[in-house]
This record gives sequence, structure tokens and C-alpha cells, in this order.
Amino acid sequence: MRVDTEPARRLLAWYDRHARALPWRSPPGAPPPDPYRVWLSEIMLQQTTVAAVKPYFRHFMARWPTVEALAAADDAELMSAWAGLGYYARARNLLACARAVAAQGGFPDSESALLKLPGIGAYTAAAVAAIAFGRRAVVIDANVERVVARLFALADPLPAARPALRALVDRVTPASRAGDFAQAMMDLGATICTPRSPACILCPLESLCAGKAAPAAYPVKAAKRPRPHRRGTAWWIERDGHVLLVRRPGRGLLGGMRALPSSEWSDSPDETPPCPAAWAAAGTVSHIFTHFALTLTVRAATVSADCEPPLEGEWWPVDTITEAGLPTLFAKAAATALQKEWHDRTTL
DNA sequence: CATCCGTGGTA
DNA sequence: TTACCAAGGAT
Repeated sequence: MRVDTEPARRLLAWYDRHARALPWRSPPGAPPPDPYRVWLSEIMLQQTTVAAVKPYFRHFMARWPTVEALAAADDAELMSAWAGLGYYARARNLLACARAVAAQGGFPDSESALLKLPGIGAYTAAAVAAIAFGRRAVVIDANVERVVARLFALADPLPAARPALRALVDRVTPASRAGDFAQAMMDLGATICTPRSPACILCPLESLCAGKAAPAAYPVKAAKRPRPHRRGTAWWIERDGHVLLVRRPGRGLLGGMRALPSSEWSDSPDETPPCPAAWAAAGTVSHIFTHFALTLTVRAATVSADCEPPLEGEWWPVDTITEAGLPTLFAKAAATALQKEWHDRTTL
């Protein structure tokens, strides 16, 4: 396979001048940073913006400074700490991975061994191997896909063209400084070779780029399905200044997270309340998930102080509801229930 | 390979 | 307002 050295040469020269200061990053050319920091930041950054990750990363590093500390974390506290960041399987896998790594005595330093760990896929294994351990690895995220698809004017649509694209990335990945090269590609994609209106005039690869005449045309992507709409009901059950929260099943949507009791979410959900009460309409919440839109009706009732919970859960103090670690959908539902003057306060 | 899985920012 | 997009992984 032919190796193109010129893109990497230019890109690394650009990176040495323009590397962005991120909290988990070592300066270009510096010794590799702590694998734990690299791994944690890479997991948080999956499909998530740097701005959203920053406060979570700082909190996690302060609360659990080492992988051993994270391995010993309380599950409920960790899930609460992740609340609001999304893709909660990442948090479940984060704990499983930390415990596996701690049991092994530390992170493995090869891409193939990293790939075996829970929550670490092709991208993260390559990124950690390259950035934290200085290994040559072919790192491909959405930025790299876009930069390379433009650089070679890749006409075939993704995701079917992934193997061809991987061969192209392999071709331009240097033998040394693979970690800096990967971060440089991602920085270039984030700041110059952007999805819309890229700043080709500032790009160090401009004169090499086969797609520069029509950069926005790349990467070609297959059409995506329209997003269906679902609806459902959540119940705010209040008793003596506390609200009933449940824990969602460990898999699936919002898996493992605290939540308000709710119906199924579908085209025509069964919205029978969990218990008889004087239910009041507290409002509705609209929320967009990746693959469907949800309109959630919030119904509220107050039950008597000696009332047994109608389903398995915990009574959470209403005045500290923001600390319950609710995912955004249920945080919005709680805010709705607390705003509305629904309280007829009839008892069960 | 297709589908499922959150959330917030941007044009 | 709608639609697209983001340092992807599991099944």
C-alpha cells in the first residue's frame, strides 16, 4: 500500500502551531498523558460536544481521580453523576470497564486488548492506543471521515464506503506521532474542515485536497429514515413532601437511570395510572430522542402520608429533586409538575 | 449491515 | 421551526 506522507507532515506542522487547549490534553510532542484521563475523556466525547463534556469531565476527575477509585464507585452515584450527558450505556460500560481494568492492574497498552474492554469500540481503542500509548493506530471518527472523504473526494456513500475510507486513513497515518496526528485530524475537522462552509483558505491540506471545489458535497451519506412520533404519560406522585421515583431497567432507553413512573411510549400507549387518585393535568413535555420524538403528558396527584407506594421505588424529597440524577426528559417533567398549579391535593 | 441509544448547539 | 450534527458502541 502506498503511503502518503505529505498530508501528515503538513497536518502535524499545523497542529504544533494551533493545538487547542483542552483539559485532558498534553501539549504536542509531550509525553503521553495518563491513560485514565484519555480513556475517560474519549468515552465522554462519544457523540458529544466538547462544551457539554467539560464540566462532567472535571467533576469525574475530582470525584474519581484514578481508575481504581472509579472501579470502587457506587453505581447509583455514578449514574447520577452522568445524568444529563446522554447515552447512558456509556456510564454502565464505564463502570464495567473500570472494574475490569482495575482487576488487570491497569489499562492494556495495545489496540487489540483495549478493544476487548466493555464500551471500547474501534474508535476508542485506536484513540487510546495512539494518544495514551504512542502506538500507531488508524483513528477514525466523524471528523476524520469528513476530512479524508474530502481530501480524496470519496464519491461512495457512507456507511457502505467505510472499508474504503479506512484504507485511505491508513494511507495517510504516519508511523510516529499517531496520537498527535489523530488529534490534529479531529481538530482540523472541528475548526476548519467543518460540516458546513469549511474554511478551506486556512486549511494546511488545501493544495492537496481533491474535494476542495465542492467540500460540502463530502462525505456522501445514505439517506436516513424519518423520525416517528410517540406519546406517553408520566406520573408525579407526591406524599408528604416526597415524590415517587423508580429505577429504569438496566438496558434500553435511559437504562439504569432514575425516572418518574411512566406508561409505555408508543403510538397508542396504555395510560392507565399506577394507582387510583385525583389525577390532575400538570402539563406536557416535548423531547427529541435520536430515533423518535416524544410528547409526554405529566399527571400529578398527592396521596396520603400512610399510603404505600403503588410500585417499587423510592420517595425522594421534592425540594432536592434536582439532585436525583434524572435524565433530561424527566428533569423537564419534574420542572413541569412543580410549575403548574395542579395541586388540588386530594388524598387517595 | 441496520437499529437502538441522549442531548444541546447551530443554521 | 426543522433538520443536521457531534472525539461511537452494542446487538
